[in-house]
Amino acid sequence: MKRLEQSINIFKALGDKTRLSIVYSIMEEAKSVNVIAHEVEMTQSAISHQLQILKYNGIIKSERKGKEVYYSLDDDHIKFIVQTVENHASHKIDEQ
Amino acid sequence: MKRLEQSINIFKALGDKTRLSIVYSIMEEAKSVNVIAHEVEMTQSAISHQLQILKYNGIIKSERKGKEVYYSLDDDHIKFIVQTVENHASHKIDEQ
DNA sequence: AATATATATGAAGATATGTTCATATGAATG
DNA sequence: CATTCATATGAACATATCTTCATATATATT
Repeated sequence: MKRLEQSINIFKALGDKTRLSIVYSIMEEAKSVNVIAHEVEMTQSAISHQLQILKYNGIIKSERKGKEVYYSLDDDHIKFIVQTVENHASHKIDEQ
Repeated sequence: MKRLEQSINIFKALGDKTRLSIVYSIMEEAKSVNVIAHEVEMTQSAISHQLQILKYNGIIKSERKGKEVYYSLDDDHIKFIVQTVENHASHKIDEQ
């Protein structure tokens, strides 16, 4: 896969309300699917579908612990990317 | 608009092949619509539509010079964001 | 082994998004 | 002021995306 396409996939993966909310939810600590679903206020199924997309695109990773599967950010780059965009968003809002 | 939504809009705006190609095309210098369309190899109409989306979301700005309209990045944050994601994409590719 | 709990997944429907086509608008020039 | 060049825009179509619903899979417990 080309780097442009890889970048597009990262932007696309984070450019959705449910998925970006998931990322914020697990930014500091790994959480199980049901916990995420409760925090983000979406159904378990919807969250699970979006978790697969995030995982497939290298944004998050998963680890099973007994009955539960814990999801967390794939690495700290993701956190940095999200925070960088958030900073820019803040600037734009403050300009108004 | 909330900051989460503003962030989503930035990610969404950059998560498209045509739009991210446009951003790369005008990363170093402002360019007219036709020049961009030629470089990105898309029709003038398609490019113009996507330029409006990028502008509406605060990614780029425009300046008319005679008959032509020149587009450039809104500010250096955008370049930094794109490069940060590109770096992460590179890491992921190199891991494989 | 049967049951309960947690998560994943396929299909379908609804909505969003991107491109094309035709045409409109705006600016320069003869 | 009519024409040309550059850009913008609306409508329509095709495709992509997201959620829901039903159900499958996986693990733990009794």
